[in-house]
Amino acid sequence: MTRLSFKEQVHRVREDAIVGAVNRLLAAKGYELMTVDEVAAEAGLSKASLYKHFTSKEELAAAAMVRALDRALHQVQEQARRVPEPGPLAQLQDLVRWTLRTQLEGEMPSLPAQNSRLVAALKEHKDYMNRLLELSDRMGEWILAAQASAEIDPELPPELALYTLFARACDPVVGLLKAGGQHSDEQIVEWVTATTFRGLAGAPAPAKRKTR
Amino acid sequence: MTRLSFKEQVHRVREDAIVGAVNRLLAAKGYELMTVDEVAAEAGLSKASLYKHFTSKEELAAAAMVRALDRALHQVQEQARRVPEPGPLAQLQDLVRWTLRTQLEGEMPSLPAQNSRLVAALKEHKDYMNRLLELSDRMGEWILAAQASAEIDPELPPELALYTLFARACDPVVGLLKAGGQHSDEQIVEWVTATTFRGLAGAPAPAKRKTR
DNA sequence: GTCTATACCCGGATAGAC
DNA sequence: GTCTATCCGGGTATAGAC
Repeated sequence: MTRLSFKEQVHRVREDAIVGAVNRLLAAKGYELMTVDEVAAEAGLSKASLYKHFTSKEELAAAAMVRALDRALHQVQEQARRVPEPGPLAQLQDLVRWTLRTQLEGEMPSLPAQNSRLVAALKEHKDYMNRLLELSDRMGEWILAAQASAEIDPELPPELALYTLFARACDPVVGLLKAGGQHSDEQIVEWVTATTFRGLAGAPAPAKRKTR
Repeated sequence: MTRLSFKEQVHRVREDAIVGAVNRLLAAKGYELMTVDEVAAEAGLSKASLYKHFTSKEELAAAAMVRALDRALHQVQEQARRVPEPGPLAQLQDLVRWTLRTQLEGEMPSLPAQNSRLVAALKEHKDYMNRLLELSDRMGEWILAAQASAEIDPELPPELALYTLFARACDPVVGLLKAGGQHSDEQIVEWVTATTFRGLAGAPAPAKRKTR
């Protein structure tokens, strides 16, 4: 890892400001409603200069997602450092809590799965895909381990658990509860975490279910 | 209820085709990516004619949501007719199952909560708001009843349950599982329904939870 | 690499004939 | 009410000077 020149450092800081702006705007308005003009204004440079750093709006979005995934992976490492031997379920729960907190702070970017052009661009984006797969792999291992100990219902397909946990990053329930103004952020985090994992938990007493 | 003239009937059928197209396009691409040109093409008339029926894109979206809410309310009635005395939990479960099936069929429209212009327009839209409130009220009553019998955790705020159930209408887990192609639609419906209601259920055995 | 100015296109909405 | 043709704002992306 070589020392960065002054110029390169400035470059880094600038791009960080840009990605930070994209991150916030993606969280606040979503991809379609976010305009490149806004990004430039918030990052404090002109639109033309911005396009020297990132060649398209899609690249901007990808960069923001890469940073978000990096933060998630960093979070995973930090948490492994704090607790000596955390169980797989505790790891997953802490990751979900971090996700919900980030969302409550307006710092969780999320992209529309419906925009096929954007989705295609992301699939070609190596930095993004690598990180996404790495995070999925780690979570997948924890899920399997938690299923082995029946902390997560072994009957459920592991993808269901994975998708369910990922979906907390864009859960509308969080924003609706916050908008109500009745509850603290931490309370919201705990409720959503609890209901999510209770839903995935092994069934101790099978409730009566309609047979069809 | 007076008999409709032939002309009025044609009018109705035309508007139904329009709203149907909006419904499908909202489900497939979302509000921002749906263009009025597409709606007109799919409904089989010109854009200018379409604007004689609905005065704006927002009106189109509202009309689709009104129809979706009407279908949900109709579903509620049908189900009350089939079963003589359904418990509140069974009512909620059946409604969620219907929601998930509709989503799997690509017939569940959903709007971005981030578009403030659209949200403001909907809040002023009486037909929409009346139906939304009616459905919320019905569900709210069932939730309170289910909490009274501890089928839903009485410790949870009822709004949390309400939002959680509403959120199934745009749950990304459904689409991801379907995209995987490994499971039948009915299996997906049952899994998501089960995890949702297990998550909201009263806690029989409190799991160990990290205190912070 | 940064700026100002602009090309270019797309999409919502409308004009005006029939 | 339906159509064809058009307006016009706004958004992505670029030209070209410094």
